[in-house]
Amino acid sequence: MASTNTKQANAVKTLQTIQTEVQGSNRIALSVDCVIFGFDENKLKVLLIRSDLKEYLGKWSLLGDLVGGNEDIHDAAYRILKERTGLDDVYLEQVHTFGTVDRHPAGRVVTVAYCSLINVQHHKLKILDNELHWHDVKSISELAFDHQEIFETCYRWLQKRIQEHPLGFNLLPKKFSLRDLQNLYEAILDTKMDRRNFRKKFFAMDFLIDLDEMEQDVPHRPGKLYKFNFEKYARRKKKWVGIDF
Amino acid sequence: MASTNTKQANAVKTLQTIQTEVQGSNRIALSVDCVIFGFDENKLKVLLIRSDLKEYLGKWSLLGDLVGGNEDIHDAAYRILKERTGLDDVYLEQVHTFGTVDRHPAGRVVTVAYCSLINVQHHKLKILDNELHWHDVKSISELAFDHQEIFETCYRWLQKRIQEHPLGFNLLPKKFSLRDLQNLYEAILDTKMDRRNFRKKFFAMDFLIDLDEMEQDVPHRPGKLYKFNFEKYARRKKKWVGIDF
DNA sequence: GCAAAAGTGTTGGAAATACACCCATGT
DNA sequence: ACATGGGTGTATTTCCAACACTTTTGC
Repeated sequence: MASTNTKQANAVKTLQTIQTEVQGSNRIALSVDCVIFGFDENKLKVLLIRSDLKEYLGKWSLLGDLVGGNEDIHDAAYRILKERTGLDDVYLEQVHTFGTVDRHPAGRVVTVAYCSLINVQHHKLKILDNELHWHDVKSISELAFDHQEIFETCYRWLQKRIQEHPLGFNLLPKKFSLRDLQNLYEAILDTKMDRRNFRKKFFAMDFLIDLDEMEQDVPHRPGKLYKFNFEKYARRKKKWVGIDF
Repeated sequence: MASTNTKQANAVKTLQTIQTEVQGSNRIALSVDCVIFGFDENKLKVLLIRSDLKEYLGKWSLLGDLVGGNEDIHDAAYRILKERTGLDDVYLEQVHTFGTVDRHPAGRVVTVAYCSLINVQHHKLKILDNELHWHDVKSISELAFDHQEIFETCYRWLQKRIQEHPLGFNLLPKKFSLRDLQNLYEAILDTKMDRRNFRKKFFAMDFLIDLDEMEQDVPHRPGKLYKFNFEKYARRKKKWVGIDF
């Protein structure tokens, strides 16, 4: 019953045939690469390490690792984040899989790109191997491997996604002013927005909880502080269609 | 220089270390599954085959196959389409990668889902192994493996995507009436739309070329036929932000 | 009192929606 | 002649963009 016609692929394969293939020689190394965004000093940042491969000596690269044979790819992304940064409980979402044959000098490696948003104030980096640190997204160029392409794909993804879902709050501290929020959107989208219209839009969305607190130590009139109502968003999320910027 | 601390993963790995890993034992079978949409008799269809695995006997499944060790994943998706349907030169886009550990009974297989849109009139199926044929999307349930989840993800992706980009034309014959186009959108989005407003929207987009031809053999006033200006769309695509339905 | 940013409403234009009538064809 | 869907225009509403002044604080 096993197929002798390769044109028909697994349509006529038995479980046994497939098991042979799955356990056979055409297996592929699979990795996860994380594009980790942070927001600090009103700039959008991305977390990079130095590549120590000869081919890419001195170049910066994303945080990645091979996926274990018995490891969910989503778990692998969490693991990488945890191992490399000490961070836990962060926003993480799959973006795209990159599968060209010669993208890695060590051999065939297909990689799944994940995008992560973390809050730089609440999550100080605990591990600093390979010069792990934050880079301004505006200055990113010539990353190792195909990481430039992966980064750009994830950045565009973020720009689009943040206009449809309120992801941005994952990048802010728990308490923030509307000015902080606007600065974040302006940094990510690389635009300027009208302050009054921006406020209207977010108040209308009704996901902000007024904390009845004020900014401290600002050299001007202090703004009110808010937090994001994650619960309310989660409840509405099912039927969410977009922010409509 | 090779790390003895697994917590630090490839941050401190040399190329040699990585080569060992990449060629080593933790490689994974990688597959591509294609969710192939068609549009026929004013219904959105998806192309399925019978699974012949014992575990899923009688259930329907997506078209998929393992990715070759030396094969680009995108090429693999094209190959599967070509091998199974005889179809070539079709719209194809990656959607999501599914990587839970036990999603396949034959062992660990991570799969990359691709969505394809094909024109049922111009592309008659040339291969019909395993009862390959079109199923109404409304009647899809209990697919084999995790294919139900993959299908639903791709269907939602299509619904969203078609509201941002004019993908739909890939599902229509080269010549179509505005009624055909509206029927397509109504089928995909499962809604009814106002005929006049729908026309206005598409004429305003300015991607339709009036062919100065009419429908034939319709039992009512025949509509004009149009074709989609793929070239013009490709040129504008760079700065495309969405259809705005 | 001055600099700096917070906070607030209104208005005009554009876009989306709702809606009704005449027209061309086949039967 | 009539049934069926094609083709068109307008009034209304809704949403978005533009815009300026007063208030609060630190210095």
